Amino acid sequence: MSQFDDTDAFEAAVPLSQRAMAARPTPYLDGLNIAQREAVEALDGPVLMLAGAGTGKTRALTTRIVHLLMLGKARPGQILAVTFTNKAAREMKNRIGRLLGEAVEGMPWLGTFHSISVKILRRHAELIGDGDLHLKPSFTILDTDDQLRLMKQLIAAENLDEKRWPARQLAGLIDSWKNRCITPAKLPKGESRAFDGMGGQLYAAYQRRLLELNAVDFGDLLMHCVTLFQAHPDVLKGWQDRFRYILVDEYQDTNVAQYMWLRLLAQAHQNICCVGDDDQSIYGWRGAEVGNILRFEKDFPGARVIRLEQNYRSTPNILAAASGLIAENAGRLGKTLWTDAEDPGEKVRLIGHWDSEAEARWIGEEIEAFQGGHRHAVGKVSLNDIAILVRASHQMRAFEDRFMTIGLPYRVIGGPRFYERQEIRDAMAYFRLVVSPADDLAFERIVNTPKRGLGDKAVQTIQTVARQNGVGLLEGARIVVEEGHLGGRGLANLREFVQGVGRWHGEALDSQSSHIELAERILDESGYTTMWQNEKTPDAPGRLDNLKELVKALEEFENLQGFLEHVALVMDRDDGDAGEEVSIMTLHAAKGLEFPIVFLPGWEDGLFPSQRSMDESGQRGLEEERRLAYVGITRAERLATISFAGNRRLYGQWQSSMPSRFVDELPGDHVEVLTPPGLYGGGYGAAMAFAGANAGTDMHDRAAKADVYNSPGWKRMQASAAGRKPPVHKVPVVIDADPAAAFSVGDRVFHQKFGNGTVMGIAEDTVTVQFPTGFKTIKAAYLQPAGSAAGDDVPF
DNA sequence: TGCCTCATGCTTTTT
DNA sequence: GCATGAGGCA
Repeated sequence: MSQFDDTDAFEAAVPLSQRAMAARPTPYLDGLNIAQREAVEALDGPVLMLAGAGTGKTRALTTRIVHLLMLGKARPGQILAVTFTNKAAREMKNRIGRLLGEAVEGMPWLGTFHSISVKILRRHAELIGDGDLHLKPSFTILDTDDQLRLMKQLIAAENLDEKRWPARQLAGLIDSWKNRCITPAKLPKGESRAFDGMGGQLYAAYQRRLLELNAVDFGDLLMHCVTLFQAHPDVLKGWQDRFRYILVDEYQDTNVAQYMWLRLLAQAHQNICCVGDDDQSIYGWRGAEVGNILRFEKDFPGARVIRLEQNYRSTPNILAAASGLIAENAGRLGKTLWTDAEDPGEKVRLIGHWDSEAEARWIGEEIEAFQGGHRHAVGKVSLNDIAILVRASHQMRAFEDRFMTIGLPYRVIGGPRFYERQEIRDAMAYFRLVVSPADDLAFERIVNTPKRGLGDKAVQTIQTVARQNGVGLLEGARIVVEEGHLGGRGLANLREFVQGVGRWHGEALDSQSSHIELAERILDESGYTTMWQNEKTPDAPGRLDNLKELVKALEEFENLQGFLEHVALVMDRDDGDAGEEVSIMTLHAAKGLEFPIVFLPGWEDGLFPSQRSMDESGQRGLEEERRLAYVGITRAERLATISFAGNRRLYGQWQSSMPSRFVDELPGDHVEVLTPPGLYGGGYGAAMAFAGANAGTDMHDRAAKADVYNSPGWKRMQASAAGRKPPVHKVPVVIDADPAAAFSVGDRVFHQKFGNGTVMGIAEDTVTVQFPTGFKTIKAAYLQPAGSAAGDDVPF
């Protein structure tokens, strides 16, 4: 296809003056396919770009920005481009830079929803608040730790039992309200009664407390922006005028708050281009609304919908397998991915294993074979080309253990992010307290870190004194020291601490001195560095390294204040890509990435699709899990291997499981069923799931493995191979059941706290029970039979 | 105050 | 199987 194929559309869309300008060469349009080019050139009015996996959406998006700039439709500062991750934002910036050549004046409004919201909020902070309490532009952004600490205090203040009403749960509740942009005042009666009737009250108290602390949490960033826009039309107008063009990446992941944020900004000129893929919406549990993308055409009448369906990533077999699977979902916008690749590539491979250890062992061996170049069609591959994508992070351990044993280099992607690490948060709390001495949360975090002999009692004294004098905690501590409210060692240490903070604060105000040296000195003089140096745990050296890295990160900022304002949102994980390593990560973390070779282990009902998703969200949950499977398969460029295990160690106990229902939904024509090794002499590979049919049998007992060919799991696997669909047994299987546990699946039971429920699964001495309030796994000893027991054995 | 022991309860986690 | 939190004791 030549780039001139749709010249007519191009000319029609562009006014004369700009066409003259556009007479300059536009090499960046070269090589786009028709759909991409359409998406790039439909500049005005609402556009929904439905971009399937691997269809070049980032390319289209960045080229569109470049096109806007080159046609003179907007200056860099007039384009608002939002992403969800810093990584995505960075990548877009880089690509725009490359397309434009080096002469790019940065795009100040290309960033995450959150970072852009911070920028906006800092300019109008004083308009946020209620009554005489309002934010100041220097507000801090709380991390989850601070949030939780705050909520615990509030729960305690209401005399609620923290065990029954955990702060985590309240945090989740408040977060879900903020995701939907529901302020305490707008909270519906029914919902405010959540959390023992205190939900609404605690929410209001929390928001008040945040204002007092001049702080916001992540959810506030969006919600405050929206309420700001709604309450101050003049402010909104200003931003609407500034942002002449709006682009949104991963639109399927937006929540209600983000949706409102976008609508408010776009409603005047409607120049909004949203890019997304409803089939890759996997963050519903975090408040993302697939409905946003499904509704786009209604929200923005006259919207152009452009589908990017040509896939440049995967082989036809991989695409067909993924498409076949996702076709089981209802309510899709519908896309048909295609590729012009002629070689169908290898079929998606499917293999069942005896247990999760065998699965890890087999995958390890496969990877070694790839390394040796013994693997037919895919040829020799680098370890960097290989990824293992798991549903839940606890699956990773089996691979880590195995790869450690055989000396296969790997890296785990994900895990705690840099700024979420304890030592980084502690250090940041020191910096925060030094920059703003009234930051009570920071004070609480570090007043006794390192240990200064200041326990609960001492902190309480300080709090009381501070409250009596109407000052912050640091100031309160100063009074405590002066008036000697504390005794002994603690007092001397507190004096030193207070004086230290005062001294550092003075230096921070002195613009002459280096903030980097100051940071080092704070960590040094406070004894924080020494604390880790004295720590003998194996991760202590790593933490010291992280601290060094943190100090290094300060170089990019002019002072501590500037650093703190940005760092909470921008600090990335430090995935050093050192050498050749297999990547292990969750399916969620894999979105947006691609690898020539992908392993998808753990396709077992209950794990994937996850039982909890299905319990909590039913059909919707199941469909989201299926999209996750789709995301997983479509990460693969050349070879995808799906596997499942009949037995898996979960929470230290062996549980048996059935192959995932998704396995049977794969189109048989594009799947090759592999025979596990070791199907000889009593066989280990295919004894899917049925050792436990006889409760009390040690499933590692050879006898349990013998009859695998007659087991339903094996038959099911055979059936999958033939593309037939046997009935799905969804009963969790009992293995290693403690004879003392006098319950069977289906029994009605009673629990003191949770009331009547139904037994859904049994393992050792614990029983999984479905109560009206949800699923619980409980020690059998705490349960008693209720009413008449069903008495049926586990059916097979 | 802080260390030790015991019980408990678990996905996914862009910011 | 592990990390977290509460309660007991020095």
